[in-house]
Amino acid sequence: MYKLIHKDKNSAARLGRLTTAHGQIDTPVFMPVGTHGTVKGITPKELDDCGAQIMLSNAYHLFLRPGLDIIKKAGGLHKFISWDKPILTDSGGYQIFSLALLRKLTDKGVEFQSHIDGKKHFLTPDDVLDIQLTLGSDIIMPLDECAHYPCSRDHAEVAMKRTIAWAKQARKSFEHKKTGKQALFGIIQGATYDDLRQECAKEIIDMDFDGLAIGGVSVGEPSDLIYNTIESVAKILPEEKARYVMGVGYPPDILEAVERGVDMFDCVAPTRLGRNGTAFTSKGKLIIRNACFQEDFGPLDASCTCYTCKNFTRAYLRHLFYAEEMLGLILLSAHNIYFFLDMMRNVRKAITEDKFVPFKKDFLEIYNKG
RNA sequence: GGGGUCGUGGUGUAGCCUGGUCUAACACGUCGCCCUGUCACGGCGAAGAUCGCGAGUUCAAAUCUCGUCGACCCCG
Repeated sequence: MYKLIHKDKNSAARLGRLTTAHGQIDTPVFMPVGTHGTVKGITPKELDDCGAQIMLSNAYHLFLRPGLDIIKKAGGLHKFISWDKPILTDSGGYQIFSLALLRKLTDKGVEFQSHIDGKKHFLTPDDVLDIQLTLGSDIIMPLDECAHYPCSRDHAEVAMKRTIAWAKQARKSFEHKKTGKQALFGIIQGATYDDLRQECAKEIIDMDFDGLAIGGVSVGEPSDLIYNTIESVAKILPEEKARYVMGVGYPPDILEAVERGVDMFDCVAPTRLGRNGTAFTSKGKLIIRNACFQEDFGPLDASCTCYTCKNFTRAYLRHLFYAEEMLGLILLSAHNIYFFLDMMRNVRKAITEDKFVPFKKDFLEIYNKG
């Protein structure tokens, strides 16, 4: 499903193309997160207009609400949410981690209480695969255990081994159930322990998944640890498979990862920070509520061509946030999504021209200077 | 003219009866920070009041007493 098109001459950055049943995806790609089947604050049309090639959704959340029956009756997730481009679904592995108080893990699967109604559920790696097959997800992520940070070596090892066991199970079942239209990725865990990462990577690579993901990063550790993990794992990944770093990241993180050969990214930052009043701009983060923008009648980002930047001033956006008007959240979220996607367009262009390294340097210089 | 209620950060209030634990609380507002496979229009923090003013009682007063100023209400 992945085709390597071009390798940057001065770094490990790569240009590629993913082919799915719902269309092609140029990589490196940023995938907006739409946990509940919607990228918060953005309509599918707007998402499409600003160049989104694929969106994320979450099997755990959709399984609990509205439930598989409803999505099946609606004709699948794509129809239900009115998005006909590719969808990648996360399994809920991250939810097991973030809603930790509610769960019990065994090698067979995970028992947890619904955060919505308290009802108990038990899901095996097979169940989680089936849920995503039913949703009609283009890229399926298997159940994994995402360790927190800091994490003891013992715990990291247990989580890593469990992730491998679950991956084996999912991979085996997928062999019998696959339709040819849906892809299954493998997830590499191991926290910040390089030997565990290497061991896990080898095992996961051997299972011949359609793509390979590095999970369990950006869970609270310092940036350089994220980069180190990505670098050491990416080095041993096969060239002919797409590489996805789950949950990363802020613009600098994405650029660092691209430079190390990563193709796919997702992060809640553009929408969550947008909703909470922070805009990503070419000059770094901008907190729209700050008093200095009260009479600033310029755009969020003078070099941005998104709808928000072409039509609205910082003073107005600030006003919307203080007045608690929902348009503020929408406009900032939309700008942030556009900013990320536009950055990725520039990343791809730079790789095409073998100019990724200077591109990254220039971008970060302006971004960090503020 | 008589009687009463009330005056506490920018705003609205709590505390007063039963003085000390009030270096004065809460909400909103103001200001700033945080958010990385979203339980998230969320989270954290800071600044800001000599408790209308004056006197008295007391070891100690936002709190009790008297006076005074102001706001409002009732009766004439």
